[in-house]
Amino acid sequence: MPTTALKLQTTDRVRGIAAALEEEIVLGWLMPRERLVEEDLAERLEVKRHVVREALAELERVGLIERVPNRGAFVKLLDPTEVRQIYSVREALETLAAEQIPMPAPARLLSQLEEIQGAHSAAVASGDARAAFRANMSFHEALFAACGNPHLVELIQAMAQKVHGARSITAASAEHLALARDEHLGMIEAIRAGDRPRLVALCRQHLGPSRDAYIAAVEPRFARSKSVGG
Amino acid sequence: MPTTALKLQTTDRVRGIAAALEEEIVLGWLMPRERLVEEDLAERLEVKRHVVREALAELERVGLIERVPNRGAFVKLLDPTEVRQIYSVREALETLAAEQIPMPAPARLLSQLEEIQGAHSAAVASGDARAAFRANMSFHEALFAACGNPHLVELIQAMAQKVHGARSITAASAEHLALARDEHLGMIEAIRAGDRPRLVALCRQHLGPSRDAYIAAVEPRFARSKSVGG
DNA sequence: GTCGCCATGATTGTCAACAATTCTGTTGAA
DNA sequence: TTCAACAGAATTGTTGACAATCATGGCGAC
Repeated sequence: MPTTALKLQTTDRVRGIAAALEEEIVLGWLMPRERLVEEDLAERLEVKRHVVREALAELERVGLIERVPNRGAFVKLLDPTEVRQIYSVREALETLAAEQIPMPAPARLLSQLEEIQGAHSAAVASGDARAAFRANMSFHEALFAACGNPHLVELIQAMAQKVHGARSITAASAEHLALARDEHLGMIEAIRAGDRPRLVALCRQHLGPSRDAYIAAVEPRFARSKSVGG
Repeated sequence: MPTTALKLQTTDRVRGIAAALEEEIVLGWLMPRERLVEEDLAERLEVKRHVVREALAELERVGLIERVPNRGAFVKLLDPTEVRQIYSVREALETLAAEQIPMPAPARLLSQLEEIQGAHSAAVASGDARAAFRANMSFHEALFAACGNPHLVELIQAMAQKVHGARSITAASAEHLALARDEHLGMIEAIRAGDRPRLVALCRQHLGPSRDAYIAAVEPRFARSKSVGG
């Protein structure tokens, strides 16, 4: 039996590797267009190549990377049009979910959100981007799970995942993290006050910054490449 | 070089196998709870086991089958609660898409839908369940693609896929197929007339029958198993 | 007669070697 | 100098064998 990690089931290991790669993409360690070489990843993540292979297949299905036959996998570079479309769908889905959250909300939900947000705020304060990312994910999952429809939640998460590749810009930015924290706190307050319109408005607002930051950063590059002929 | 089929890229082959299995599930050849043995499938579909493995992973992701480690894959049996939740999300998504279809619709769209519906009607008339299923898929894809947001379309298709396992009841029923045909024709008419409310209403209506048929067929079984203790 | 334990078989999970493909750098000629 | 062809390296795709795991059925103990 290994000392540090106990043996996981294969499916879980694949999920774990996929999640690890996803984090590296979100945090900007793996940049768009960067090539993902199976054997290198296998060595770095201390796992066999075929496990990496499966993880890459999963990330491809999710839409975070692209794979071309016999040429390998690349972190997908999202073009602004795509990002806009995805965010438009996210807005619809998250609004839909927010409108179904029971009001007044059960005390259980509030305390759960507060606990998660405590972790998030701490991560933001200490500048731990990875911890902030994870806490952020937990927050949204817990929030939307309250809508009562797990399949809707799944969709929301899937769409969020799709633009993870576009989040490296904001994921490590102190200002954006602080803004996200404040908006989370606002959502908790809105739920506590039973103010659904405010909650919905906050959810919608919450999506804007990372979308706009990415588009602002990438749009000119795309506009140029399009006119030049890429 | 093989005589019948030329060599495909691996990714396409996986997709093909997954699609084939999906059809078999929809058409009721593979029943819920039925076990899917990798080696058997590999032999039957004339591919190597590891291709089947990837296809199963894809179907698991989509939600059509379940896999438990070291025990294999099973066709997922959807419980009525789940089906209701999925259909509720489908209704929201398809309504959203239908509301974004440009009106008046381009002539291109109408002729495309009419062509597809021609194939669908023919399949219904001749009782070819498989062809009807395929034409039905095409129809909805073409219809919702007109909303202009490919990511929304993808979501709609994903949710439709999730309940494919619940469709074997209606997929081969002459009455249901005829009803679907008539509703499709109604949608085309609504689009031609530029009558958006009618189109939206028809889309919503269109979801009902297969959901209700499945729930009616399965609900008592679940109610019993729940009270007995499953 | 029933319960629990172990041997056996069926199936999934893991692996490393091999084959096929694409990329890179070099050479030689126009 | 530029271009094309070629050889070699790097990387992905494929395969069959092997190991680990779980269900099944028989055997003995109580």
